[in-house]
Amino acid sequence: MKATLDATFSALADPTRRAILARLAKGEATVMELAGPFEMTQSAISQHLKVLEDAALISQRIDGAKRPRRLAKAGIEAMDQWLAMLRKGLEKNYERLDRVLATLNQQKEEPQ
Amino acid sequence: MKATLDATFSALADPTRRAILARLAKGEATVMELAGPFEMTQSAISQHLKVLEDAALISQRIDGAKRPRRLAKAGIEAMDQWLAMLRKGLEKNYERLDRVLATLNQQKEEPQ
DNA sequence: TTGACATGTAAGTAATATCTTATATAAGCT
DNA sequence: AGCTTATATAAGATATTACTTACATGTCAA
Repeated sequence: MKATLDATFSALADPTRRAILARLAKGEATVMELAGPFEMTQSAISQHLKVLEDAALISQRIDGAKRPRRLAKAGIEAMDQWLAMLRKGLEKNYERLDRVLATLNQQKEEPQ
Repeated sequence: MKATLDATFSALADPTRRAILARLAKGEATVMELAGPFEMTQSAISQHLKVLEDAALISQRIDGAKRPRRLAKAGIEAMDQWLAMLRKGLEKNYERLDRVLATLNQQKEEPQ
């Protein structure tokens, strides 16, 4: 139940799983529908879906024998929150770089 | 040189590497400074840094014998761009859900 | 120049991830 | 009930990852 950042990021590290999510971004889909575009077995897709669910990136509902999947908020939000910290660090570092460049330019404009 | 989404997301899947990035969000740091908080060897940290650099999440500059690392924009931007697609899908799905709920409520208000 | 620091790389190992095939379960159809 | 569809799960093969130790390289300072 407790999806970790480890689980969430490593779920996204696989191209098959990202393709599945891209498909689900267009709307919910069953396992067979999700498996369609791939050359691997339904078993493999089911295993990928388990990884995505453990990462809180998708959820399922029950519709007879079908288990349509859809995107889930929790995983995406957890990542976004963590990434916000990185973006902030990036900006801060670029501000510092800007100050350094400003200083260098000033030195150029006042040669010797 | 071409950092892939695979590389970027799987770089973030490791808690040591996320801790390194969190440290770098505060400003650049050398390998030894980055290794400090961890119980693993400097060798392991160097290997983690290589993974982060291949993922375009950090870059280095040369300062004598030191190679201070800092956050890099490319990797973060690549992820953000991909995640934007997911977020959009999520919103769309929630709008649909809202419509469904609205319909259900209407049915409740007009029973039988 | 010699030794201590800062870092990178190679080789090996143990754990984990991603598949496959085979099988189980449950729902839906006739 | 029996067959088909939709899905999950177990077991096993193989590839990849995250470490370790050992060593190589380059820089600095006495």
